[in-house]
Amino acid sequence: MQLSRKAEDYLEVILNITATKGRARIKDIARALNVRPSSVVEMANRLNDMGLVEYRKYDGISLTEKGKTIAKVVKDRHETIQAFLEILKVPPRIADKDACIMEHELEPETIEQLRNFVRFVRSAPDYPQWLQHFETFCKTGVHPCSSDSRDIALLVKKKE
Amino acid sequence: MQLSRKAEDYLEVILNITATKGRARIKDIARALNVRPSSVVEMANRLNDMGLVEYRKYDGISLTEKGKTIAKVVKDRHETIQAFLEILKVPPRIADKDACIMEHELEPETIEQLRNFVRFVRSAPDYPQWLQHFETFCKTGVHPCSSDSRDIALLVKKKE
DNA sequence: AATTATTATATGGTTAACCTAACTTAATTT
DNA sequence: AAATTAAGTTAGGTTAACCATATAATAATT
Repeated sequence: MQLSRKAEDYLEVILNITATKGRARIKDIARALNVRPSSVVEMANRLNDMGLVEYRKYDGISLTEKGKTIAKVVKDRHETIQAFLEILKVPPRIADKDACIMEHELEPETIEQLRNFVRFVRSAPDYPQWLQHFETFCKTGVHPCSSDSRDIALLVKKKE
Repeated sequence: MQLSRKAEDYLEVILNITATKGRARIKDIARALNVRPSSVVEMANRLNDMGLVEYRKYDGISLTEKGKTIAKVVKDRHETIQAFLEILKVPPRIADKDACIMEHELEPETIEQLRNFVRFVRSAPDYPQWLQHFETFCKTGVHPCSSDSRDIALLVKKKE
């Protein structure tokens, strides 16, 4: 059965918190997800019943192996998407926020292509020229390889 | 106030249906969104109260100006995302499906960059070489510009 | 025009998420 | 150790979406 995006959000946050502390406390999860503690408790019980976390009253939450596996998949998707958006010059804050939205329901094929893209750019020997061109295009609206661009270059030359 | 993703889905579907027929019928909307007619009626009432559609009992639904404006924005985002994913070689079916997911909550900056990217690729005079390289990379896992790739090329040459 | 079939609506019920407010347990301070 | 503060829990309530089923209106067929 498919997990809801909210359930995935909780798992991911718990993974992040338990990476530093031993167990995730209700309050920390609540703050991270911008919900009230009572909502966290409710979800904690649900995830516990699903065997994804171990939740002990008054003693916080930890991931089971099953839960950790899922959380890592979600986190990995998040990182892929974020890296991807940053390559496209989306500001990091926004890339992070939007990765939270996209990390849940996209098809594996799509995620795979984003991952390919990130790897492709990273494996280039230098900062790719086409990305420089993309930046120019974002700023000026003109593709450096277009005839428009060459016309402009000619114009500038003439003036000199 | 922000519309829910579901409300946006309904508006977009109604826009698509009314593009061909005069008014959108309950049954058609239900089929398009994979829900029961009673669910459509419920949302129809809600959207009507918000002033986004004109819903007349037993006579289908049409968009108000306000609703049409929103629907067009969503549809435009959808098309941008779909075009974008297809550039990255995500199969059209899947690109369409995932565009439905992404079209709702992404930040304007992100959408804008996707749009820039699509325009960038489209305004290139020829099919961009870097995209050819990306395709190669997807198939082989090797970046054509990498030293690895040159090594391989050398090896092949030697064998001849 | 009457019957049948299709489409639409109303009603009542479910579920996932959330909330507030009251209460309980645990931790900290005096 | 008692009192105070902080954190966690429970209970009860809300909302957006959905559904099934029963009924009503419209359309199509005979």
